[in-house]
Amino acid sequence: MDATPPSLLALTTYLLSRTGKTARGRLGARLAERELRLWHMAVLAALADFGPHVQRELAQRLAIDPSDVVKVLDDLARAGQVDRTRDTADRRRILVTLTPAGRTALGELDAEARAVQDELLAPLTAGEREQLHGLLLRVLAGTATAPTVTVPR
Amino acid sequence: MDATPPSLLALTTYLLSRTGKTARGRLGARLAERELRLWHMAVLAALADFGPHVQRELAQRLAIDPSDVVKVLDDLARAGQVDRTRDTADRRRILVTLTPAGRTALGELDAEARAVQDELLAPLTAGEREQLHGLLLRVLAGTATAPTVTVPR
DNA sequence: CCGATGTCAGATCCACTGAAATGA
DNA sequence: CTCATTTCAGTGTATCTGACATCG
Repeated sequence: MDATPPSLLALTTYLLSRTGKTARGRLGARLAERELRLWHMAVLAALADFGPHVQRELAQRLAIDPSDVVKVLDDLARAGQVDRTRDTADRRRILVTLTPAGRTALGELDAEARAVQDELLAPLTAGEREQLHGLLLRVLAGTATAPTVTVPR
Repeated sequence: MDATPPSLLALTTYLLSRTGKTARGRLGARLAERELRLWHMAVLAALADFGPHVQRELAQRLAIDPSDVVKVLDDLARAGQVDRTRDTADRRRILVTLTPAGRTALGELDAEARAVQDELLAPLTAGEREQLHGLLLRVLAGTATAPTVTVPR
């Protein structure tokens, strides 16, 4: 009585959407225990990988609205995981840098993410997980350039 | 400047979440042109695949809140895509059946979903798409039985 | 131009009502 | 037969989130 309709299971679109949702949900639940959300982790990751950013760059890189970056940074700054310092060259700009505490936190979040991943991908062998990862990477790479189907109105 | 942080791309969890979100978003945009949302399609699919349902069964099958089923059915009934008839044996229950118009509509929605799919999976060969589909199916099957990490409090 | 504040719409969730069935 | 309990559809609401719009 609780089986999913086969005509939905036949759609890869549906499977992506559905598994993505549970992935998001489970990781989100773990992060919530630390009073964080997914965007916090994304911002920390961007800073760790690419060094200090101006806020606008963060927004662009993560495809998130600039106004929402503000709130995320507010939280992270309050937790001492990022520093907001005026750029000495261009004093309009605010440089966001990762603190050591932030780097530590990111490491823990990453471990959480991997734990969720092991749980979620349990049905797959190691080789299959790599396969899946590679396929998804290519799909994601395609979305960047894909025609954005902007609907009129 | 708009490259995604590698430490996120290394997480299959992230890729799933991200690609799932765009899949959901694109299909949602198409359905919106028809004044429908994803749940409408899911309900139609359930009725097409399994025949008439009592509303409560629909809620259980689709893992959706019963009160939200009501709203979805209101829309579908107004569009003449489902019929609601009271069960003569148990007058509390309402049997929901798919109308021919509903079946036609579902076919069109399915075509939309496949169009989105072709667009999204464009980077992959036909064989790879099948691979991806199979892997996702198994992951999804695992989530049903997976330990629900219910957090205390 | 950039950062910040506030507002809006959509989705999910939860509590509640009234009708109808069930069982003591 | 009556009364309490349960189940169902439906309503309304609280909350949270992401997207936007406007201000400094």
